[in-house]
Amino acid sequence: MAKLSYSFYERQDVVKIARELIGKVLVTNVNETLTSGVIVETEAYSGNERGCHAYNGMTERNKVMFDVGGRAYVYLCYGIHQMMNVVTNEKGKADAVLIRALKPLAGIDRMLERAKANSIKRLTSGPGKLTKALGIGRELNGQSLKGSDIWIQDQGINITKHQIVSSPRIGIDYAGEDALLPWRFSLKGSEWVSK
DNA sequence: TACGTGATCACG
DNA sequence: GTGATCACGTAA
Repeated sequence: MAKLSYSFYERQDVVKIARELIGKVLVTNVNETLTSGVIVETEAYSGNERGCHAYNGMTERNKVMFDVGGRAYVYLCYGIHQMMNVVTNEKGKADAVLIRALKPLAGIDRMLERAKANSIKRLTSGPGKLTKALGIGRELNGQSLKGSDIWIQDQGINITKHQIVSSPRIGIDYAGEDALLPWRFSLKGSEWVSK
């Protein structure tokens, strides 16, 4: 299966990309171990709305979001959890898609080990948990998604629009009315989504 | 519902 | 330098 191309990520419509990422496979190859999962939940963030880290301009943390699409934006949240985002749009346009939940696919034993868990149920059902299971840390911040450490590939399964549910994004009450935007997408009926 | 946890950011 | 804040997760 081929890695998604830069032309996929460089498009302008981050909301559309967030929807299209449902059903794709996120793969990491860290410490010579391949782990992956099917993306079942995402959220779109755009530089010109209050929910986005880049709303107030470029900083040391968010500068990767301003780069060209097709890179990983990984940051630490609440001092504990690493969050994995996909940078989209052209250089200078700070858009990104947060990966919120996966259905475990390859390297499940290693994922359980990393998360110190003994069941795959809820192993990757949240943005902070899936990064732990896949070994994603801030050392991957800024990495190309066409490289050999982390990428997204198509599994050849077509997800139709009516299989996807949209709702407001989680945990961004500070964003005022932008918190109401229905920019969270998930696979309908999936047992692998967060909470 | 409460709080751990530490980098980050907007102030001086 | 400093202090408030935070795109979560878990326990209770």
